[in-house]
Amino acid sequence: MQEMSEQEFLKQYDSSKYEKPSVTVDMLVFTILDEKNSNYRKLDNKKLSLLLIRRKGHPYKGMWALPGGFINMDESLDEAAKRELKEETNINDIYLEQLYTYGDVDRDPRTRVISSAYLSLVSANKLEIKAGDDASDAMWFNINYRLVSTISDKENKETSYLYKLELSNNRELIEGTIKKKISYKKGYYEENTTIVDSKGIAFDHLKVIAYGIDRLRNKIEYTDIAFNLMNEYFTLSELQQVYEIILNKELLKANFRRKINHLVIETNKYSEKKGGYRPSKLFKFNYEHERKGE
Amino acid sequence: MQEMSEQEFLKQYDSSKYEKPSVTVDMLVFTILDEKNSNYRKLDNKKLSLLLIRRKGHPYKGMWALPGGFINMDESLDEAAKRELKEETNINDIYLEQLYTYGDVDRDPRTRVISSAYLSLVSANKLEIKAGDDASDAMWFNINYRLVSTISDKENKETSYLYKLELSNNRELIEGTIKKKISYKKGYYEENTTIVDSKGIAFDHLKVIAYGIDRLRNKIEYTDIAFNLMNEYFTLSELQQVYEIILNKELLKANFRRKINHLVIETNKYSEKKGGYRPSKLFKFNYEHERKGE
DNA sequence: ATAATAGTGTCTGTCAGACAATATCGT
DNA sequence: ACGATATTGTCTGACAGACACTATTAT
Repeated sequence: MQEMSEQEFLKQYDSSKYEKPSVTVDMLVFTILDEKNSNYRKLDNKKLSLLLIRRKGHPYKGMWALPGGFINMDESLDEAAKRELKEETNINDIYLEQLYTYGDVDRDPRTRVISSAYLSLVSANKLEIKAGDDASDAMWFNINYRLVSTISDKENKETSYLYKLELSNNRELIEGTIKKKISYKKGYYEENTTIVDSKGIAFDHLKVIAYGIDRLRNKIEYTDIAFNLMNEYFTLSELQQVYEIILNKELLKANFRRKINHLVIETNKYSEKKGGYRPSKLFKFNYEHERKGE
Repeated sequence: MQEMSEQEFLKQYDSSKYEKPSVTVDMLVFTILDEKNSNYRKLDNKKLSLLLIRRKGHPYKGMWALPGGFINMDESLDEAAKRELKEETNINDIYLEQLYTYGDVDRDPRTRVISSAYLSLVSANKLEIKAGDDASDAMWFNINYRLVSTISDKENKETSYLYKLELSNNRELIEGTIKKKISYKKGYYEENTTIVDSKGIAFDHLKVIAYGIDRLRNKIEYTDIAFNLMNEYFTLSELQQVYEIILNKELLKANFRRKINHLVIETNKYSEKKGGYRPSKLFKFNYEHERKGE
């Protein structure tokens, strides 16, 4: 029997013989929203916010889900993510990063669905959709995500962490709990995240959102990722607030300024005067900062 | 018109209406192999090694590729990775971590293929396959991966890094170059990796391998991932060698010992005497070390 | 004795956390 | 003056890099 050439092989290859899963992308779009403060002296409160869409059809009808959808055959995963983002937020050029691909068998009741989650960061001034008005199915949710308990089981070389995630805005409150278990039981490191309870959140998106926040918290410490959430000009206090709400802890001003000093460039502009206090200098992101580890 | 219930919806849902991509998993299996040293005094040389399979059929016939394959409809991505690993290496319980999902349109000439890459670490003593003998299509390749040049283009807010990857063993040498470009041109951080040239490596696997080594280098600095490459008992010099070959640089003994001190437990065992030098204590991994950031 | 590895001590600079002090604004 | 934020200085302890020194072994 004659061997096939590669061209012949490709010509006769028929992928439709095999059953295939569907592939989707899910978008985690974060931004920082301001909450005006009534006290004329005090600064605005910033909130870390996530975009969710209310599901119009089955399954999980009426629940909130990450924006996303099926990929087309003629676009890459990244392109699909960009397209979805454009469709949902009408924004073209923003920070986008692949997070993780979820592939559990039963994660979608319709059919087998593999989903790649993407993390996207937008500065509030780029936002055209002011999600939250009556007609819209898209809304921004404030995020409250925190570790609530730790369970150590030395016998089984296991430690579990319970995290609570609350997503809320003027008219909605949805929440859930996830358990992250790490174990050396089998002689090697193993990680496993499960949804303990989830109210109002479709699919396994609670898990996806939690992972996205984890990644954001992690990366803000050692990359310049936070600047994607800032306007072109910003005060150091604004920057610090962004770090604080993402890390969910207060930072000391002097230390913070030292730490991010190499990431910013001082300008001769000043912030608009708002209250009875010293006006602050505006800074820009320093694109040319030395990046470590390369 | 009456609205459907979720059950009715699911019953009538037919996913076969849509065209779907194929989904595969690709495995990066790393281990540390010893190279006996002829000098009776000197220690063995350790090599970071990667498992590759020679492709028997089209496409890329005869070239080397990562082990992997199509996922089944009744198994999760992780389960598919474990199954492939078992099939290729006959090892069940080892460290496994999802790396990244590759979704370019043309990455496989047969059809549209999305592939999730997994990183796996094995200690050499668990290996049953001694890949490398004549008949086998699986072989271990020594890794030499290094940054060869940096090009800064301040005008365009771009920096490119050229990396060279060489994979070799007794009878094979394959190699390639990749370019990692990071850019702030559009106002936000963007990363892009392209294959400059690739000799003997199938698909986009050169890129996948490079990313896997990057991740390994990164994670070894702040996790205990390296211990998956060690036997149960090891000397601190062995451990240091593993760090050195992964990081591709020499470390100072005293500093290294300080750094990993909390990750190991001293035993009262000693290494087998090998040459004309002081015998070394054996250590075990400390499962209960405090992990930071949680 | 020698050549190699095993293991320890310590100086230095950097950097993060804590805290104190001063500056500047609108009311 | 007051109450808020803006900005800078400095003490401290932890830690990483560099280097020097001692200990132990088979030949």
